[in-house]
Amino acid sequence: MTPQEALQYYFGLTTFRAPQAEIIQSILSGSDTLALLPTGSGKSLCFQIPALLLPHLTVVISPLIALMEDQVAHLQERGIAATFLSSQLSTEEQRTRLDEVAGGKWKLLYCTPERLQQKVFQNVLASCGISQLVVDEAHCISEWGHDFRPEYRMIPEAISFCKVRPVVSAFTATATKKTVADITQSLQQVTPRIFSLPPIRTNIMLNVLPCENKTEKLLQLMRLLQRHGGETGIIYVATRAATWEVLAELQEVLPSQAKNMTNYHGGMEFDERAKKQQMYMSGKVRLLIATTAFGMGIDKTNVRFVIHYHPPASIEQYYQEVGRAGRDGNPSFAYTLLRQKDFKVLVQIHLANKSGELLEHTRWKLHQVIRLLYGQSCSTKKIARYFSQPAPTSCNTCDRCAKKYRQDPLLRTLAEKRTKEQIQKLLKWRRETGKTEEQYQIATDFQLMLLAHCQPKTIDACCKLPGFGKGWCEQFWQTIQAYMVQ
DNA sequence: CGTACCCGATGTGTT
Repeated sequence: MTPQEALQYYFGLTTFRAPQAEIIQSILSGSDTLALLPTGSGKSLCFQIPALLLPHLTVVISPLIALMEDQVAHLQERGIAATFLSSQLSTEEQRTRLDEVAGGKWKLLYCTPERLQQKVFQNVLASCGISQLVVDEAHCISEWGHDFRPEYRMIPEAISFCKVRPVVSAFTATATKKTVADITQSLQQVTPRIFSLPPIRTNIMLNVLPCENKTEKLLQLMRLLQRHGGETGIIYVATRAATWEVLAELQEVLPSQAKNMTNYHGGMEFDERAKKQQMYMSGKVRLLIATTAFGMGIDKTNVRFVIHYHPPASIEQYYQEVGRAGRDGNPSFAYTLLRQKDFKVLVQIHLANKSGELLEHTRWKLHQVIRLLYGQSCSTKKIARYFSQPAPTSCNTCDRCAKKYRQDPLLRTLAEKRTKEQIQKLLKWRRETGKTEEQYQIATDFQLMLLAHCQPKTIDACCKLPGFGKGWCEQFWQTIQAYMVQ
């Protein structure tokens, strides 16, 4: 059977979308392959078709139990021999499935990186032979493997029993050059062939709305929800507690919408999470207030807006969450409600209890997103540059560039307010220091970065923050001084 | 102040 015939026979499709055919060819030829494709571009097909054509088993490493169940159910519907192993199954069921794997009943086996570390499991895999090892959502290696889920960085060791090195294919969406290097290195991929589609989405309008205080923030949120009344959206918040707080506030001020909204976070029971996700997918609930726990594997086409009630901790996180809107290609909106105080929580969550290189890198990522959100230059270009993509020739989809926003009363007020504030600050700066506009831009950029970390007034206050060593603060302080005194 | 899996100890309701 050829890839083309398998596509027709199992999936009822006639043609591949770019670059699916090339990726499948690369895997079948035995090359280590890396695919960087956005969700909804049919990335699963790229390893599922080779799985059907290769002689032995394909093992797919997946980060979430829910994701495995979902994918396996879809494959079984099409009559494909796929199954999974997870702690949700009874020990008897796990035993049965392992025996079936050893007996060659299945072509695809989904499991988690943790299970791959089990000796019993490794022995079964060694006995039946692996044709292909796939790491789905491979950005998890970089995102979680360094501290949260260390098993993600132990995959090559776990399959070292394979005499013939199997094809290792990794799949992910938005990733920086550094992330790609980290993934290929952790998987010990030998000169992998890399295929990618541009991550920039042209149907999502990016907005940043500065807020002075909590009251103003809730007011802005209400206005946004009224403007998007009846549409489907997600509100991302930083903590579990905030999902309850924002839900309660909204249900109080918008009682007519109360039954259309609910919250979601990782601390909820497995069944409750599944139930809430199902309610959202079916449209029974149109608004979800969630932590970062919500989103992976979600492919809902009609999400019209994503609101960041608290700012995200990295550009990757920002763009992945934003990208959950507008999958149907229709115009969609992203809003970030920005208050400097909110970064205090982010620092606490992401920088505390980290050290060394990991701390440095996490801090760097936080700085990048602060520069993106506060900066005055085009957001789309900044994001493209961050992902090492060619800058788009023109942008009409971010609030720094789009002219159509000037006709939008709500956004215009906010944009004018920001500009007015900027101009006033600039004038004051010039009056007091006699410096140029360019120096002002550089200085404010650094000041914003500093201020965003809990507004420390002095270097001593800065040093007291978790994750900020004295050496770093001093160096940082000198950098600012250098620009200011110049 | 977030993100997940897995396992084994403890508890609950059934026959």
